[in-house]
Amino acid sequence: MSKGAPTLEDVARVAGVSRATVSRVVNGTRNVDPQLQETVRNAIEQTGYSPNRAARSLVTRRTGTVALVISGAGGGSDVFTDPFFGRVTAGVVDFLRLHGVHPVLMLADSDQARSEVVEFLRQGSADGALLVSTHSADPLPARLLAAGVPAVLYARPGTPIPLSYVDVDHQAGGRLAADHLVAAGRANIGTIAGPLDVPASQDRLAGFRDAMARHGFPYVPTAEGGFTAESGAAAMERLLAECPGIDAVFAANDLMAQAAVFVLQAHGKRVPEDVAVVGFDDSAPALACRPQLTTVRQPVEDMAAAMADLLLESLEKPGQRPRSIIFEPELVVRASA
Amino acid sequence: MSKGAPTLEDVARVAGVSRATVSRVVNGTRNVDPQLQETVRNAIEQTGYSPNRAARSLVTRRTGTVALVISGAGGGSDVFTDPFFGRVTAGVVDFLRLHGVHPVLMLADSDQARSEVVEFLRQGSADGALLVSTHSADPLPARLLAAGVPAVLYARPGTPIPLSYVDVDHQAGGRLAADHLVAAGRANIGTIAGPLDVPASQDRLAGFRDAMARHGFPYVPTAEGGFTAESGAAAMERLLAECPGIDAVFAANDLMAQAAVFVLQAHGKRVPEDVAVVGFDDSAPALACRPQLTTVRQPVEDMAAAMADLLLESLEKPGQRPRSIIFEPELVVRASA
DNA sequence: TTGAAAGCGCTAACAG
DNA sequence: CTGTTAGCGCTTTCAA
Repeated sequence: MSKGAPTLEDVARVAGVSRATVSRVVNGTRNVDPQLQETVRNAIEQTGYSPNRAARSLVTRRTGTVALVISGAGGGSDVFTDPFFGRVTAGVVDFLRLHGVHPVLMLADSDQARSEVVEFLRQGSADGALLVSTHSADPLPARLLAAGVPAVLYARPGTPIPLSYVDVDHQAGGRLAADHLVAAGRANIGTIAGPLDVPASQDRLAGFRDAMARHGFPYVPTAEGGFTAESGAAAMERLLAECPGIDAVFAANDLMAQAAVFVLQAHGKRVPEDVAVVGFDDSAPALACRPQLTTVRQPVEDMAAAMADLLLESLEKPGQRPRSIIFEPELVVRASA
Repeated sequence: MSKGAPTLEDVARVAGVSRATVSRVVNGTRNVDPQLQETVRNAIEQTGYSPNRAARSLVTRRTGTVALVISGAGGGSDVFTDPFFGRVTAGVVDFLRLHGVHPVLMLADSDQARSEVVEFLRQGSADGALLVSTHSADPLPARLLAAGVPAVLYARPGTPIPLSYVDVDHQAGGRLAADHLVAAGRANIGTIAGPLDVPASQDRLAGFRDAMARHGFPYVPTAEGGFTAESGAAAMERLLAECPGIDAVFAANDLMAQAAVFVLQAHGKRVPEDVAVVGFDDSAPALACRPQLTTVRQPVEDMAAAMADLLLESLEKPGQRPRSIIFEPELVVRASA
């Protein structure tokens, strides 16, 4: 131990073979005499050998890690307590571990941070990037593309760019919510939208409004939120001010829906009796809320896994044309609507 | 680009100097003629050079990454949606980025996964490990120690081991809760403990009971939970069954406290009028709960940062003796008690 | 099937 | 202050 970790050389010496042979058995290459394999394996055991990753990476040009970057967040690091990002992380980690790949967590919430991410990838510290953007104007995807870094996005980028991504059909999700509320006989329906500079928010709103229009409601009272509890509460207050007789609201995520429920209750309204509330995501707050939230489920973990899969594939065979995978949302009916 | 990324050699050629000189300016070493520095910098700019991390690591024996491992969790990957782990992650990421170090996320929820973590570190894929264990019997700390991997723990390990760790004074936290409840005139006080195979749970409970005893309450109705909302709800039901007249409960984390509030309300009890509830952690659910939770705050982000700091220090100067840093908890009074 | 040898790109003595 | 020169530990032709 005092002389440093054992190397291929050490193992080779003990086994009485060449470095090349040891390397072959370590990497499971065929064409090695079974008997020698045995000898080598013993030598490995005996020396406690473990291949040096840096040395291997230097020649293979692969690190076995990918960057998982949360980009564009002005929110700093409380993104990690956002249930949505937690689910993305869970999905990514779960999938990658099956392939012996590990995610390096990075926050790209400033221009400098973005440059660091690009540098990190250019240095070959990771083989590719998994990108979750929170703003449509996020410049990172383009920079990654320009740097020739393999990257896959969670959600359609603000401006078209030849990069693969996974997404959910947000418009369909909005429609699901509208249909449910109208079918329940609600007639005074408003919505708390997500930040409108995010494509997902725009789409959820568009889908919701379209469906409402088809149901005979040309105008839908709307308040914009920022996907946080605070912004959701404020939006609910505004909605209530504009439309005191409101009897249903569709919020663009569960956090805002939960906040809306609190505000409504504080105003003496019962949920769902007086006002029905539908959320979006189906993450932890939907269940923690009282009443539990009826919500549009987004299969975040599956989507995150698909995103990771896409990246691994593009690492396997580079030069493929970008692909997109769109998931279907699903209405989960609980007590709030 | 088609010929691979530019190397030190390329830059040296363009600048008309030796590789060594380029290396020196890249690494900010002193003793380089300012004029030459300029020339080299231009050459770097011109070639778009970016140092190859694998090559560098091979010689420096440093990767600039550390493993952030969540260990012992039987819970699989939903740990990522646990607000507690989110805060740990946030604290770690925030601190490490200041030092140009990045965390690799790993889950060590099975024996195989633990072996993979050890292998990962032994291969030099990361310079050290930041370990958050969920069980006191977690064998990972010992294995890491045996493998000679620099590691720092979040929370005191189940069995003493010469490894640094950060922790909060759980007993003091328990005392804070007891004192507050008693001072508020509550007389029928119970507690929902965390899983008792976790030192933190034991300590919170011990501190709580001690203080209660000092206040003249030798027996405290106790129900064990598992730090999850479900287990908290079940524990509350048991407590209610054993002690229908209960007028206060201290839960070992906010998730369980929130669940307790729901159960109490479902039983027609008002919080805090009929039953006061105190949580532990002061994480998101404390604020999302109605009424908002009075809780014992654990400065998780600061603790996580301190843990990362400890690791970086031990990487800087190896062979130091292990250290521990204990934080003081703080009572945050809100509406629930 | 196995071994010899040539690097991968970089840092760090060691000279000069 | 700068260049030369050894490797770091591994994979991978290329011969044998």
